[in-house]
Amino acid sequence: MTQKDIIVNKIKNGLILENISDFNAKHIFECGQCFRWIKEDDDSYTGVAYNRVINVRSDYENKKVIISNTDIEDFNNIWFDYFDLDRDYGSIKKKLSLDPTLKKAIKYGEGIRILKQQPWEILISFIISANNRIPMISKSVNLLSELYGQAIFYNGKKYYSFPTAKQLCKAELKDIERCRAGFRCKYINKAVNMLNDGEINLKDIRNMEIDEARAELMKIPGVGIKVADCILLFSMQKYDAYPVDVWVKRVTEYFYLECDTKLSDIHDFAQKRFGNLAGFAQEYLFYYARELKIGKS
DNA sequence: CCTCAGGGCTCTC
DNA sequence: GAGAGCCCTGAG
Repeated sequence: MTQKDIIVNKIKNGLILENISDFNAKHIFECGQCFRWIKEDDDSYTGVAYNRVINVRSDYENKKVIISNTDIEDFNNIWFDYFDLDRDYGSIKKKLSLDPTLKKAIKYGEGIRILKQQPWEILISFIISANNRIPMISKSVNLLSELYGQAIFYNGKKYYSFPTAKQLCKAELKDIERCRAGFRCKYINKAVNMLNDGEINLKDIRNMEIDEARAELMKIPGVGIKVADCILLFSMQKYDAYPVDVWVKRVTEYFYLECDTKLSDIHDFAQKRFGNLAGFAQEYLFYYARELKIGKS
């Protein structure tokens, strides 16, 4: 199960991973793929995933990661996959670095890994993300969890699991509106009902080819091409997806194309240039563009 | 194909 | 204290 070169050792209330490459907590949790990880004063990150709360601290130079509030069993069953530890990011970065722009972007976000998150949570989170800001998205996702998820205690603090579709189907539209997601609440409500009615099955979608999967996801209200691509990339392992948000549009146009390029042309370009690594390229570019505010006049 | 409204909140003027 | 804009979608 565990990748050969990573050494896993037990410590008090957690694990220490040694000889681990391409893992930087800041890069992973702040590259826009997740909304439930909070930076602590000591630069570690605490987050909720798979009904658990863990704290993650990374030391990139010394190739070490400390995961607190977990054990070997959960590491093997959950976190190894969640952090995509079986993947050789070194070789991905090497291939993408042949492109000089990507080389710069990768230097900036060298410790990014694409988390394998749960499709249901990602679907709702990215419906909320439409025309919204990251702090607001986090706020709404946390409110939904507080209102309909389950409490989990860690270090004297209360956290909440992301509610299941069953837990959320008890909520009516006016209840969902309490998460302050505005006009997106009606989409969440509809999505919940479609899943509970079996009109949409995320497991089936995950097993489809990317184009069919995307078309299926876009049947859900509030899911357009960008949100669908985020769901495909962040929770369904479709690594050729290239979600184009304002930042990726800006950065792609700035380095490779001209202003006001059509969305379909940006997708075509990404497919040609990055192929089945498009999703990884997108993350490095997004992080780079947003941190340095590239392309923003 | 194009344009525009749309929660709520924050940043800018 | 108004106005723009936000990891965008859907209606026209």
